[in-house]
Amino acid sequence: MADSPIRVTLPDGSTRDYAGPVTGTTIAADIGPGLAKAALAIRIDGQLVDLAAPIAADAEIAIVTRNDGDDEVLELLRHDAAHVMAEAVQELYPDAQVTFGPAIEDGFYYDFARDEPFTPDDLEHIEKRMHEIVARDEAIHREIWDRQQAINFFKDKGEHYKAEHIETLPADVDISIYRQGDWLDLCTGPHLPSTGKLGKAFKLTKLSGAYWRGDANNAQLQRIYGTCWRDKKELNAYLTMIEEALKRDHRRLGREMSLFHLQEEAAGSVFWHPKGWTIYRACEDYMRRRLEAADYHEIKTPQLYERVLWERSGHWEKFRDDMFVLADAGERVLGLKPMNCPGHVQVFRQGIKSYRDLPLRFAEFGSCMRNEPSGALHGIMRVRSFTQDDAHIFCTEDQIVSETAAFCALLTSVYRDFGFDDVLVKFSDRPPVRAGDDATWDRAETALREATEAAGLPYEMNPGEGAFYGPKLEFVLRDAIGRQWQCGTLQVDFVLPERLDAAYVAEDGAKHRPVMLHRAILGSFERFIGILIENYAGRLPLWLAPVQVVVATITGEADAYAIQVTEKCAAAGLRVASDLRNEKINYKVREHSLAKVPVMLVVGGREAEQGTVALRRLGGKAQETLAFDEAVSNLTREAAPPAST
RNA sequence: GCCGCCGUAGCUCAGGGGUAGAGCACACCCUUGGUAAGGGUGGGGCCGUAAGUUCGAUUCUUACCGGCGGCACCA
Repeated sequence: MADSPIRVTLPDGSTRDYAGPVTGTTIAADIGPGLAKAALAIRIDGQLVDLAAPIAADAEIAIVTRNDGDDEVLELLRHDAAHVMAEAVQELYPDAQVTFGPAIEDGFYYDFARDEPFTPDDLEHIEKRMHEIVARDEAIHREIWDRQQAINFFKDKGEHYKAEHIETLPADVDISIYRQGDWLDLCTGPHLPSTGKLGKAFKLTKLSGAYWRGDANNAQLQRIYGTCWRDKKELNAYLTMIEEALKRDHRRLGREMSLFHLQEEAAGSVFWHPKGWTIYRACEDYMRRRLEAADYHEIKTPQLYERVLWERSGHWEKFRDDMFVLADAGERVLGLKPMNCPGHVQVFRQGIKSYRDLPLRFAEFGSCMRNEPSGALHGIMRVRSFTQDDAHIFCTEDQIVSETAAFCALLTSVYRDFGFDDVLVKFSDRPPVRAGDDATWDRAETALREATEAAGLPYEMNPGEGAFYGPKLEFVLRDAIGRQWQCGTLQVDFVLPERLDAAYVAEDGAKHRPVMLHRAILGSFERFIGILIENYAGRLPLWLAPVQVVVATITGEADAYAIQVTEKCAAAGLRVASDLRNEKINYKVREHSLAKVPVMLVVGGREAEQGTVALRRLGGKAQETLAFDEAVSNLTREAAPPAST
């Protein structure tokens, strides 16, 4: 049977005809030796596959080279880097078993099973061997194996994880094996034509533990992370970016700007210093204003509750291990609150509530304690005692939609005031372990979905990630360097009002259960302030800056005048400090710049004489000379927090 | 919690079986200087905690505590 002719269409619209099945390798060679050399893979009807994959029918194709801008090329390179790393590891450490090794954002990793731990020195050896494997330019081939043959092969080799993996693959998938040199791995591909095409722009970055199949009950593997790019320039840009991110680390800035500290006797709790606490209060004051304007009622509920309450709410069963529990002098067992909702229900339950009271919104800057696992602690971002900008909205089922829409509007407006314009919403539906029956979950999920759509925010699904009592929305913001932070949340809860017996009298005169909406915008103040610090690299906007203005003198002659200016600023409500030290102005400018003070008012003999100030902005080169009254009133206006009028 | 690494002055870090060093910061003195480091002098450490090995431990071993990077967790 003769092959039927094949026509391929190139991205520029031109076509090429072949007598029979053909591969990207051939086509690239036909087009030119330069392309043949640069070709990494081929896109056939939009799908990225091996260059050597047969084209058996007419198709639109594109030969893919490393300079094609799209992310799939990077993914291809990174996945290959993972394979080259695995080959290097197994050459150097034959006792290491391979498991999984995917491309990830910015790089790749590979998980190995090996009794002996890898050391940082090992990374250097592995990286060196990787470069050798690239230099060997081993051809990479794809093979389809018989399933049982593959299982036996890997078992014989002592590669138990691979064998187990194949056994769990669906029966209808091809068992594709990629071979490079003497090494091979089970993989779906696609891959480069040879290891030489990987290039040199990769680097192994870190070593860590990881569980087999991501489950903490399974064996722990050793993961090696690396980064990989198209070329050295991109690699260096990435490494520079990492250094920059390190510089804006809130833990470092918190110390340098003396905002807060942490110490081991209080692991997981923050010691706020005056400057840090000023930021905190600015956030809290702002939130209080926003909540009041949105018809929330602020309350304060206890820290300690008896065990029975946690049993009734369901927290005892699910979160007891993560709670701080203590015994009082008698028989009672008390738990420090890990969340505020049971307390809010107690407030709701006082007196008889009518449908006319709904929606009733209780807000609390609630201090919570959770015994987070030691490995989870991270600066002030993940701590054991923290304060949520928490609120619970008690409403009817009919009110879910309007309350959700109002909340979404409030949240986006708050984020914008803090400088975050980019918000992503994730919709998390029922988790495998949950309270409440399926019919209730159906109702809650339907209501929330409707509400989300009504709010008009784009959202994506996050299946199985809901809270144990209800579905939730998670609000993710994007910071100045593109990182995503989940801060806000809105959770629909039909369960807790039932468990804690919250009720209102409806129009029909009968008692009904309210729905509870749990919601937070910032999440926790501690974490949110950490995010703010990193987002702004410490250079907070004027309204949040702990010290907004420093009045610095050039000579001692200006001291009296500087004090006058400082007092005027303070009287206008600005957070101001004066620097009358016997230091040169260069020194003062440098020091306050490093302290990230947004505005300096420099005064010398001239200014004192003329009643002016030289206003200098953080990071700015020029100064502006203004009458000091004018400077103060301008700054006062500029420093006003959003929504403060 | 798990794996790996780390813990020396306020900070960043060097050192190394015989009880320690640098830079910055700090204090004092000189300098009154016009927008990112003026000069000099000086003080400062139970080398994370506890046990073990040793004539002797900050250095080697072990355990614990804490930190860092991940993993797992995140109501």
